[in-house]
Amino acid sequence: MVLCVIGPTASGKTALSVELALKFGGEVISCDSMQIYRGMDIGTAKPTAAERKGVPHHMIDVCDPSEPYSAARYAREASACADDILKRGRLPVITGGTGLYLNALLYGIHRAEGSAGLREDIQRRNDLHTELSNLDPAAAARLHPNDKRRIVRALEVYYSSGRPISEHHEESKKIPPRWKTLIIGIRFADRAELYERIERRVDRMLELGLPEEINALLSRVPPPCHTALQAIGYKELGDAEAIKRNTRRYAKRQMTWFGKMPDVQWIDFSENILGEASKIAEIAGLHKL
RNA sequence: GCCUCUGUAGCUCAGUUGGUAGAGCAGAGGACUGAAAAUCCUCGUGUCGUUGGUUCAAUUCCGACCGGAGGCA
Repeated sequence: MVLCVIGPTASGKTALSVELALKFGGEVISCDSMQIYRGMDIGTAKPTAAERKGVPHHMIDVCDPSEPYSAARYAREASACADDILKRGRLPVITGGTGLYLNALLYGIHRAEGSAGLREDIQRRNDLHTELSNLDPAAAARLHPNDKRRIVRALEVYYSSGRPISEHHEESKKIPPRWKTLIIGIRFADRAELYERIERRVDRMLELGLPEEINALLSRVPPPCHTALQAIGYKELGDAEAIKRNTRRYAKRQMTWFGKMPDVQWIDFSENILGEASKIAEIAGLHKL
């Protein structure tokens, strides 16, 4: 059995995960596409040593900001972590913020390597949607003509694997879930409350030295836009209002994604989410230490 | 006190040669299978400052009044 805590950014899932890990003998696996990167601590709200309370954390600081990362690589590495934790008789507690990564980890993802060179080549062409319609009508039908990112990806997969991406997707749907999973979701009855938490958190980040962290990052990673530099909190270059706005929108997208996940045990945010979450965990068969 | 400009969606402003109005931003909803904190899609009724007048019809023209900005005294 694997435990998973999901919720929008600033919902308190990190703290809840640590408490649940302490209670049920677990270790935390971060599922966050930006906490992956070393040197991005304040802006990604990585838990500090004190906040981790001695609980081992995995999948944080595993990649340099100059390197690319991917959902598939995440699924590979994080599932190895989870298996190892289980082998040692402990409970993996996955803290989910990045929906795509979480799906990849829990339900599997297709295997179709891309190639950066090929991608650049494709990006330079025109009428990509038409091109895809001819090669992979099923994929083209699902993608909006303006969604260049996904169209390029689909073409890239087609040319490098010799098969349409829609076939890869069909196959990956048949992959059985890796583990029996209990998913606990934090939601907000009052959206304004979440937004207030976001505001406060961004203000705190700026006080803690986010601008200095950004400068250090930029001087170390030259900006031919790497994934890491797309992170909210960094790309706005210290504009507090912009950071807050982007974070709110991000939180909304997370809520949309998580909202359609199946089998989530939802709890409303309150002072007592730990109590409620623990109750749910025990009912599901987990045992306190 | 006088003169000029101005008052239209939460904000910044278009516009209607008189037939009750539309962009950007903000906001809301959704999609998402190897870049995902990314990328993409959809959504605009508001006493057109208030009040009289002209008119079949006024947010649009005219007057008064009330806000705001600037200028002259």
